[in-house]
Amino acid sequence: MASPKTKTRMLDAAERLFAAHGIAGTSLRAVTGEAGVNLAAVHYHFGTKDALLREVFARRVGPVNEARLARLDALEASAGGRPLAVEAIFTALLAPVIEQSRADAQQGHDWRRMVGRVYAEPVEVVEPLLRQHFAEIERRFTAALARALPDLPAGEIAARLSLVVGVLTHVLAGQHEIALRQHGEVPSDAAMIARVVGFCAAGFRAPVAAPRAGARRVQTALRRRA
Amino acid sequence: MASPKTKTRMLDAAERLFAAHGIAGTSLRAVTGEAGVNLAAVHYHFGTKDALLREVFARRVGPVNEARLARLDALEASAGGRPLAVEAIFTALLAPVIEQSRADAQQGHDWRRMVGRVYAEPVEVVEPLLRQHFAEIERRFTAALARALPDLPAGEIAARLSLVVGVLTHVLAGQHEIALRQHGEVPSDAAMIARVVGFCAAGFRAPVAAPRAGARRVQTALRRRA
DNA sequence: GTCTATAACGGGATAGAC
DNA sequence: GTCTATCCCGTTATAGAC
Repeated sequence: MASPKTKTRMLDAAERLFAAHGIAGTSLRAVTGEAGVNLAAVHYHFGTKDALLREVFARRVGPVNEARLARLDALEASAGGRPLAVEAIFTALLAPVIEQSRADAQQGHDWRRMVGRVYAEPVEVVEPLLRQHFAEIERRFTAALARALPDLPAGEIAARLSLVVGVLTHVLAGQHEIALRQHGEVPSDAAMIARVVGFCAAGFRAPVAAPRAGARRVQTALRRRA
Repeated sequence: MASPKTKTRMLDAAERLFAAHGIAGTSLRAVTGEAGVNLAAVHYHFGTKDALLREVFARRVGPVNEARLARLDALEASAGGRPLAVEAIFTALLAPVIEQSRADAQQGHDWRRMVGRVYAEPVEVVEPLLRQHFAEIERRFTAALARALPDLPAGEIAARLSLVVGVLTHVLAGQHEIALRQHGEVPSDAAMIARVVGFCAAGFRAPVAAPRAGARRVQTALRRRA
């Protein structure tokens, strides 16, 4: 256990380097160098760089998504068919990833930025990963939110959930913590979860916005200028 | 004007390729190839790849940020010292970038994803860009929000503004539109701005959240398991 | 200001010994 | 399962002709 297996060491190294320098910015030589293994080992264990990325991603996201669904299951079971509170739904969505990533980070496995960064990769890289891991999550949480907010149109729920994903990837990418540290704050897990949940729940409860009348004029003016 | 200058063509090509494949994933060969110019031209006009990125970024973000500040100036001038509405502040922050990027996108210049992607680049690349372009924006809009929401602690304003940045970069990166299109929706500029502004304003008005009592137990259990 | 040619190096991937 | 050695190509950057 003091010296993990070759494959694990490569996953750890790739996770760290992907987070720090991006996927394209990380060479397999850097991965094997950091893991202290030979360059050829990565091809033996994973085949290609892309397959390595898929394993790095699935190792962390898989368990987190199981925890999310288990938490939502438990909430719905104890609610006995009644709609859930929006805050409870978002806590089930956000808390597992933040708690688990923080716990792993304390052991040197900082995979939050890796996950956050994957969302910024080219679509051909991201889409297979997201389709595989998040289809069920999106389906279940959209349904729960629809029951919790019956007055919100289905399209609006999907649209706002996408904004929540934006908040979460930003937090995962570490940008939120950077901003906090610039103001001398280092929040606890619980405080950060509470803030993000409160922000997103309030955002979801906002009335459906109608475009302002003035917006069209501005847009037209811009089009003319360009 | 039918065939722009070499330098402009390279900026256009780099903008498109950075958006599609990321910074590290875009080679100077690809840029000059797409621009139809010689490989050496990029070094003549920009010197290094990093300088090219800085020019690509500044060309779009500079004017947008000027428009944001001008819009905030106009709001504050007409308010005569009284606090602004939160929605008006966020509209001044969000509308210029969405409107201007959409107008440019209709002419084939799709730089939204380029800007959104820059936020996911390694810190040593991003931080100089953000420091140069967003210090004034953050200062001015934080001050306006603090006057609009006098009961919100200063740290909370900074923290929530960082979440708004997360929403905006997600929208700019194009993820929000992808999610919408999966549900058959293609919103207008004005509708998207109204939705994002409404979401963020409601999130900002949320009561300051206190961590739930149960959160500590969960965190401790996770730490034990790991 | 734009070109060709090339330097100097790093990239992913693979073959085959051990 | 891990190693060495190597292939072949792409990378940024530069030198110097035009």
